[in-house]
Amino acid sequence: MHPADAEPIAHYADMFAAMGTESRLRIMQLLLSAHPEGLVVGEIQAQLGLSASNLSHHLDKLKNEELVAVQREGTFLRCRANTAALQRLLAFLYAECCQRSCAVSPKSILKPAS
Amino acid sequence: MHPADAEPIAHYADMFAAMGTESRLRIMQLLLSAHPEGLVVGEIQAQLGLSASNLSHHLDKLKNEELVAVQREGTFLRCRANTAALQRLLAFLYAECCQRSCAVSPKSILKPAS
DNA sequence: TCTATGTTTCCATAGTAATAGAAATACAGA
DNA sequence: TCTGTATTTCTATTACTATGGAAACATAGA
Repeated sequence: MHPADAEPIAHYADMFAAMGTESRLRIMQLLLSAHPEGLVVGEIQAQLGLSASNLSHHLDKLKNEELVAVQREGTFLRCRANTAALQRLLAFLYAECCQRSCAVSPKSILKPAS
Repeated sequence: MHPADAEPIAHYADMFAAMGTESRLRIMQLLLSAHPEGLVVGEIQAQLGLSASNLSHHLDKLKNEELVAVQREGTFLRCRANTAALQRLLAFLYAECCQRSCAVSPKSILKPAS
């Protein structure tokens, strides 16, 4: 779907959209906390209390944007945050805010917001 | 709508959602490039080729999430990127990826992605 | 006050997203 | 092969989002 995107800005927008829901942002947060082991689908479901099918759709979206990678482990499916994609997204945002313009000072992002 | 949000994760999700569209991400990019002067609505419209009403709706969403601030200048409305909000968002993402977990190395976001 | 210009609001529509119950599929173990 | 558990896919529903034309509103200037 996004094979070496010729128009990357749309791809970044899709990544933001993928994290633009409380459920999915919590999934990412959970997977980052559990990184690099990750969590199996059932563990995520237990933590967040989503229905199985709803969670499956959310994971689908995150997989499509390559924010989450999934690997089978017997009858379980283990999910991990894709750190390379997150790094690209963070680098994009950093570049836009701190490099292209000097709108945000690099040091300020190290602090837990004022 | 977001008065000192008691449950901040939902607020961050809303901010990501606000940037989760190519049109709106381009608007932010444009405003960051023009920072701190910003641009008036008509200039944004000319650059992006959106219909006036569509642009107005997008700006509304960005204003709601406090990513854009608007100020009247005669018959024009000048829009600026809200750097404080962007800083908070970037800090949140940085904290999740580089501090809470060590999923992404801080240095790697300085580079234009591999 | 009238006019011109910039911008929003109203209205409508097509498309997409979030949600969930039930059925189907995948795998492990007996 | 049968059974149980994990997860997805199917089907459906409700809600939201992106979009734009037309009308309304705001401001400046004549």
